[in-house]
Amino acid sequence: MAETDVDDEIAGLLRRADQRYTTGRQRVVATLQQSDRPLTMAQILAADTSLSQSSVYRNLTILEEVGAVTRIVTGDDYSRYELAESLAGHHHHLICTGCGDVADFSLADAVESSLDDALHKAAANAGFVATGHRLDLLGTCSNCT
Amino acid sequence: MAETDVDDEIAGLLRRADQRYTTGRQRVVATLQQSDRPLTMAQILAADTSLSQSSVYRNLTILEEVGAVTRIVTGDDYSRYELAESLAGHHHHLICTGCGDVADFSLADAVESSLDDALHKAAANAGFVATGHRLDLLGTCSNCT
DNA sequence: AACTAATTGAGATTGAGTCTCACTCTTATC
DNA sequence: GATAAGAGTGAGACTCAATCTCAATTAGTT
Repeated sequence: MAETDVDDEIAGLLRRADQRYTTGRQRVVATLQQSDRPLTMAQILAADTSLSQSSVYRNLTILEEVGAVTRIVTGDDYSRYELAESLAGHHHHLICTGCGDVADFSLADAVESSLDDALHKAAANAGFVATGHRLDLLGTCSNCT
Repeated sequence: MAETDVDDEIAGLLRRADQRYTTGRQRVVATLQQSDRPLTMAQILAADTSLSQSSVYRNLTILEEVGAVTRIVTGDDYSRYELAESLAGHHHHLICTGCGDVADFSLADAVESSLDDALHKAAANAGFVATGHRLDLLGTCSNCT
């Protein structure tokens, strides 16, 4: 999705929730958009020093509520944030157990859809209403080998 | 795996790491073993009131280091702990986005192995050495519907 | 039994994330 | 284009899961 389309889409998501697309929120979105991987709070603040921590946390929460941003919790000490799948496309995460870094990757459509089938069956079995899945590959990145 | 076998296995894992299988550690393991789902610290302490928080945290860390226990971070406020896959078998988690509860489930072997193939290829592409994967199904449990 | 080292537990500490509140910026109204 | 009403901001206080400290206890060794 082109950068301006993402912006329009997010503007709409916010408007529908009676929220404004303020400069601060645009800057957070732009920072996430310019990255090829999920970012920690420290990384967002470092990438745009005009932002203040409490506002970024607040705005990320709002952006998550309206479906524009996803929070990723990997198990190291920091949450990470990225644009939601509806904007960035469905993908998964490579998580380095050495340094905690996270990179994106995708699976072949065939694998993805057979997985989806299997998951829906499993969910139904357990009396769950499935809304999505989360697949992470754990390993060691080239820096940490 | 039978309960006593798991105990023996864990005793061996600890011994190899020059750690003792103390009564406190045995009680933590027993508590995890008696549950059909990962437990939070609060749940562990409630299930066995003879345990003290700081020791349980410390022992879970050691048990995780020797490969007997896995820590699960779902995104709600609490970490959860369960026996490692080598002891409890490979499985996945149903995570309720309403109440945060976590249940276990398994996939058909065929799905699991085609997934494994695809993941190893994706890892190689990214210069990652894959050590495992983590697949969670997100949804709403029957209590929260 | 005495010695040595590992483990325990109660409480102190840490720090990512949340909350507060006075101030600033938007938007709407006249 | 002033003014009022409400939304958003930012600096710092606060929360609480998780970690650390250290004196007391327990287990292994000679």
